[in-house]
Amino acid sequence: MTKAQGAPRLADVAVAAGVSIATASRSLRGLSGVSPDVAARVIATAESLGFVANAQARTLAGGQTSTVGLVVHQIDDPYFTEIAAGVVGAAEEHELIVQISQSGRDPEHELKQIRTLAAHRARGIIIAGSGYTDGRAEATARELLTGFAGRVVVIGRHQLGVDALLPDNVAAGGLTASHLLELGHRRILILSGPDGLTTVQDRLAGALHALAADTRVDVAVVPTDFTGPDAARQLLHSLRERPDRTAVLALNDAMAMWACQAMRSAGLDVPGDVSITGIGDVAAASMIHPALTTARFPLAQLGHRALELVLRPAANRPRREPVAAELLVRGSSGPPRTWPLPLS
Amino acid sequence: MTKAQGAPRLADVAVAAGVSIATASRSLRGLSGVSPDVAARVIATAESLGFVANAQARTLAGGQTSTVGLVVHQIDDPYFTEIAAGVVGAAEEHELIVQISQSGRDPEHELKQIRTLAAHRARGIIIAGSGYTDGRAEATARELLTGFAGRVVVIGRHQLGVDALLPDNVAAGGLTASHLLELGHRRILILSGPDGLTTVQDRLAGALHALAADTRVDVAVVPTDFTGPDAARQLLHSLRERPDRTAVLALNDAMAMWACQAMRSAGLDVPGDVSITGIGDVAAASMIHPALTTARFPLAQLGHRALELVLRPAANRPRREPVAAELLVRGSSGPPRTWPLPLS
DNA sequence: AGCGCTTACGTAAGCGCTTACGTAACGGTA
DNA sequence: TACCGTTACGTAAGCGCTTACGTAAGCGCT
Repeated sequence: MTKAQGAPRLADVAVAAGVSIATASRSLRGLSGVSPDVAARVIATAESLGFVANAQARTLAGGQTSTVGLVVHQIDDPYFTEIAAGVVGAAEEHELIVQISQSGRDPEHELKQIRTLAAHRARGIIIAGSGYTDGRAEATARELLTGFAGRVVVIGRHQLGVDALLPDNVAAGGLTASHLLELGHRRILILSGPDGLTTVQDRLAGALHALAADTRVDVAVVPTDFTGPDAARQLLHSLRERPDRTAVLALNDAMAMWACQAMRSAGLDVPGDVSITGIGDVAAASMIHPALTTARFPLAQLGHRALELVLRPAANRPRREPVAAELLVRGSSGPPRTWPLPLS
Repeated sequence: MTKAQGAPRLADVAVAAGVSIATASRSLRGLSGVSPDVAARVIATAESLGFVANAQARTLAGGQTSTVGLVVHQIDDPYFTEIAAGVVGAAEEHELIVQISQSGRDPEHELKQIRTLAAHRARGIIIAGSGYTDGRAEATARELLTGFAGRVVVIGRHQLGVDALLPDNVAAGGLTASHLLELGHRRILILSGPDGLTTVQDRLAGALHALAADTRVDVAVVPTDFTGPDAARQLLHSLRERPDRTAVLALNDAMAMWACQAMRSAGLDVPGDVSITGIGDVAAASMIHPALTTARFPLAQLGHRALELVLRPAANRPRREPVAAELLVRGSSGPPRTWPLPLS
């Protein structure tokens, strides 16, 4: 034993197999230039010693990293969970391992996460959260990323000058809005989010634009923090002030689902008393009752594509791949009620 | 410029600040033995150069790794998502980054993931999936882990001889079973899972033991792959053969929720026609309608505790921290129906 | 002034790998 | 046989950090 304890090193394997560490390295990685029997011997020795190559050293010495970073706003938000599942699944196919971090929708915090990921010299970084309308944070991030050797892919509208998967948030907002319009709704409440997020901005713009098609439409935009609990709170509060609303257009599924739940607790029927729509189509959206009408994005596939994109060499110009939204009409939306809201 | 391109290195910072790399290193890490003004100068230079320390090199040189590995069965399973959220959240507090990988409930695959995590010299590894009853895989894993320098924590009953958080799965199964019994159900269908998983074994044992309290009870155990879609399929199929069932005890929430959904699609009422219970209390469980009666485990907190545990130095003997289950009676369970199942 | 102690640095030896380069042995060709 | 191209290795120079150790300067004390 060269070393009393600690994991066996390549040198230990080399000594045990009676070869140089160069030959050992080549054998273990299946490179040419080693006779088959020597290679086999080295591999057998390594196995018997329980040797596991130190990925850090390997990377430092010149190899590529085998990790990719993923930045999401919040992993327990099903929207990101499903994207993450797609990323991790695809990563597995490439023997890569995914490092996940949360930005908490805070540009500063996101910067810190990106910096950490960069410090780990990830092969690539996937930023799945929404972009920020605040140009300053994006500029800093952009600068940070230029010094980053790996590839970067964003999902959503960012100002980072990198490859992007662009969910058509404008269309998604438009689709649900038009749907409510067609059902006959005219007094609509929109559960929005922080206007610092491009996702919010785009979905809202799409919805408002679609609603502008009818001059009789009366829209109330209620800002929230983009999470379900806050949305439910805001909704109840807002409905008391404006009980004439017949439909709630939530800019994401989490808010829509909590809204359904809140309506039920308040003794209201969905869609009898109020129609509710979401955006995203997370898995749970079809499990609740009534099933949620929503504008679907193929979330897992989005993650999958992002990973593939991050592995592809950079193009001359940043790639921009649009991702279409698809309206799924389910149980949570129906014609507007003709009676006053029976709110206590 | 020492180097035409590539990220600036510590040496670059040192030169630019006019100090040795030792001083630079000490300054950047806030160690003592550096005069305040020199330290400040180094930090400023580093910032202006956009220097981000190479985590790989840092680790290799002697520092600790700043990553912990997390192995789950499937990240888009909300049970694991919530645990993962807990882990990631806690990790953030310690400036750690989490590497996630999926085992897909396959012992072999899990071994591979553990090996990879070990190769990355993670500070610690958290294994959140269920243990396997197959002793062979556990033995291999055990061996693998002994050669691992970091700490290991498992959530669930494993044979790995490491610190463990032990959700009381037996009690969880018992709680839901007793609940159904108290409601008056006697003909119960259990949606089980692969019996290779200790979690399944324990929950099932708990349920059966509780049900054995009443001799009139007639139990049908239906094996599934422990996922919702399969459970829904098996349930419908099974109900046709045994339409006398009045309650469905699912060994996890995902199956329970899909079961609710399946019942509704089949035109059945929950809990009017059939009562359904789950185990876990994932977030969505309270969002569906009727809200799911389930045995709760504090999932996010579980993840949080696991992370804290992995950071604590090893004890002489493996720690075993029990985690209690708590029955949450909600809308999905009620008294048994008195009419025949109106199944087409 | 001389002693020892502390403080603030610099020097250099690794950490465990990869890989460019060097070299010896071998086979085939002229 | 002399020469050259392969093949199969070994040697050693890093990769970008951390840190043990060495050293010079500054301080208070006798």
